[in-house]
Amino acid sequence: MATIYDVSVMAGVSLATVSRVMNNNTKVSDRTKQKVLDAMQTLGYRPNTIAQSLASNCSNSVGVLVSQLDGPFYGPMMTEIETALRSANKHVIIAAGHSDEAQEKDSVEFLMSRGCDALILDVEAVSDDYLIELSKGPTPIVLINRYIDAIKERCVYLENELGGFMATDYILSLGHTHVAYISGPLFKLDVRDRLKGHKRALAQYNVPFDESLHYESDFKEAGGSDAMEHLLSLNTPITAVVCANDQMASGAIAVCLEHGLRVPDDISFIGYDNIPFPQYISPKLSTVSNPINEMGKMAARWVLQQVYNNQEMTVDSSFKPELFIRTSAKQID
Amino acid sequence: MATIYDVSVMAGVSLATVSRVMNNNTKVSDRTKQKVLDAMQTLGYRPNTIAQSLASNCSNSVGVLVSQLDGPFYGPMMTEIETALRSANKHVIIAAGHSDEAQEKDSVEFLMSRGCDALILDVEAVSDDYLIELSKGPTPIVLINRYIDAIKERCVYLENELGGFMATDYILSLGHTHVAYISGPLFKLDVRDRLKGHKRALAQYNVPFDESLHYESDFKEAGGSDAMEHLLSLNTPITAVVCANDQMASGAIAVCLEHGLRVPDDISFIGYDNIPFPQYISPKLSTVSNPINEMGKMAARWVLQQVYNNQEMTVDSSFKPELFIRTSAKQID
DNA sequence: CTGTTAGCGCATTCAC
DNA sequence: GTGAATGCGCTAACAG
Repeated sequence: MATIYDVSVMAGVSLATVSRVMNNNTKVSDRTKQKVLDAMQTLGYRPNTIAQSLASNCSNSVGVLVSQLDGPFYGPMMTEIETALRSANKHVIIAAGHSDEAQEKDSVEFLMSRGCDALILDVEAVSDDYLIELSKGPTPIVLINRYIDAIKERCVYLENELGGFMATDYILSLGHTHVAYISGPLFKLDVRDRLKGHKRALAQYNVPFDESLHYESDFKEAGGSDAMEHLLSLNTPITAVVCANDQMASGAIAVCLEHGLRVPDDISFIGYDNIPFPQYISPKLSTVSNPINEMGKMAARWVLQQVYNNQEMTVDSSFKPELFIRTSAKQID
Repeated sequence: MATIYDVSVMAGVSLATVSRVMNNNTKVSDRTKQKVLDAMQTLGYRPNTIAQSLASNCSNSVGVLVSQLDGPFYGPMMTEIETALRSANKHVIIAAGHSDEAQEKDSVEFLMSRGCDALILDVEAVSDDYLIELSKGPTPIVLINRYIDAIKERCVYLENELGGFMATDYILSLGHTHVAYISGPLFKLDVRDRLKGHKRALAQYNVPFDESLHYESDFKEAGGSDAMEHLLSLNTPITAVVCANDQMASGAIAVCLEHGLRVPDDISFIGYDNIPFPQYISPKLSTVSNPINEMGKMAARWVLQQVYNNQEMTVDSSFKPELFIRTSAKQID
């Protein structure tokens, strides 16, 4: 690998000059600049980013920590982050936290020791206090999918309470009154917010919240199936079920179909997240959008703006959910 | 941030000694070692990995290039890679190639200039020759999902021809003779291999391959839907359709259901990949497995073994598909 | 077993 | 505008 030294010799200039044309901060005469460029060209010179990082104390890398890499959820987010950062010549180092406090903290340590210039975090297990403390440290952080008032300018989040409200409001507007709710793990803030929205919609329609019709599940397909089996075993009349995400909705619908129930004729469904898959099955799942990809993009832009001083970035931090009406829920007679 | 120098002063030893206890390559007396460890502890010392990389010419990072970050496919693979590498304290830098030759090459350049110690590539657009050339370069590469004879020891792949055969063989064993085939983009090798296997099974059952029943699609749900619409518009008798992946199968099934066809009573389906989602819809999709996560793990192990000289790693490079019989295909009368 | 001495490749003051 | 010198934090011979 050719180094900056080789280039300087070939171009007949000093090391410093070569460095200058690379970063074009300082003025260099056009003639010398051209000589350097030519030398770089013929030598096939590629700067050593490690050395650049050490000398400049800037690694040009940002760490991204997500709960998990698989599932329909984080892929789109990672895509947007990678695209945005890559076009600014920054690179993305990933780590998974698996919704476990120890692993999340460990990952943060890992990424920081890796010299990341900033961290984009989608974490669920660590405490608010931990994150607030972290935000005071030398490495800037942005939070996706989490709202902490004390550091709200570092949060990119979805208004989950509103989304929860919208989903149930839609179902109730269709005339349903016997509605079950399959929630995700209640230790997660967004899960509690969605549930809160659900209850608010119920209250607005004067439908009492029936705890026996609320099942706490795990956000996965199989969990949705289990939840539905349970609800069905209750032998209570249920005409609609609101699910806290699309994956559980899919699992729940599958169970209903197996039991000979028709969807939406016998029972209506609505999901949450608007992941791609359930749009292509039958019935097509009505849902509330979770623009996770947009949030990823925003987080990346925040970093570009705040950390790399890219001026022309505009950053929105709060996202509103949107209702997507398809064919999994129908008006009740 | 405390540096190695601070530690050495506090411990009353030389820089080199501190370095030694960090890497514990060389023997250091227990007493001095303890002094160093204590100093590190009280200073909260974290080694600067950038400096380590520059000095040792080893960045402890491996680049992973995939076609895309979203979709049901690469997530599980990334998960395994991250887990395997992370536990060896290596980090993962990701990039997306988007199945485009220019972007793939660009990403490779990007990762190499980032000082990656090795590259794990899941690429489809670049030529074999390019990869062969790359493999001669200074940065070791492993290929996932691709078999190139000249560098087969660097390939981790699935026997796609066999998988294609198994899927169709199963359908034919059920008595079907009017079977359509929805393939992925034919410029991809794995797609051609699966099709080849399909034809081999057909030949074995003396069922002629009907080109009009073959539709080239794009591996996506919507593409599967389009394909199915087309096949249905043919008004040819079709009792089964073999799909080159599960996503297209899902899209195709949805179309059939919308047209009032019952699956599998009126028309049978089989997919390919065994992604999680279609297991939870109705009917549950029969399919052929594509252990992409295992392949990811293997690629990571290859890197650990070949590049980081981790001895106790065993590496298998070739994977065989497996048939998963669920409920989307039935015996024909 | 431990200390000394060079760099790794580049950015960045300072002079000129 | 350009060059010389210094150092980023650490590893790796080489001595002792």
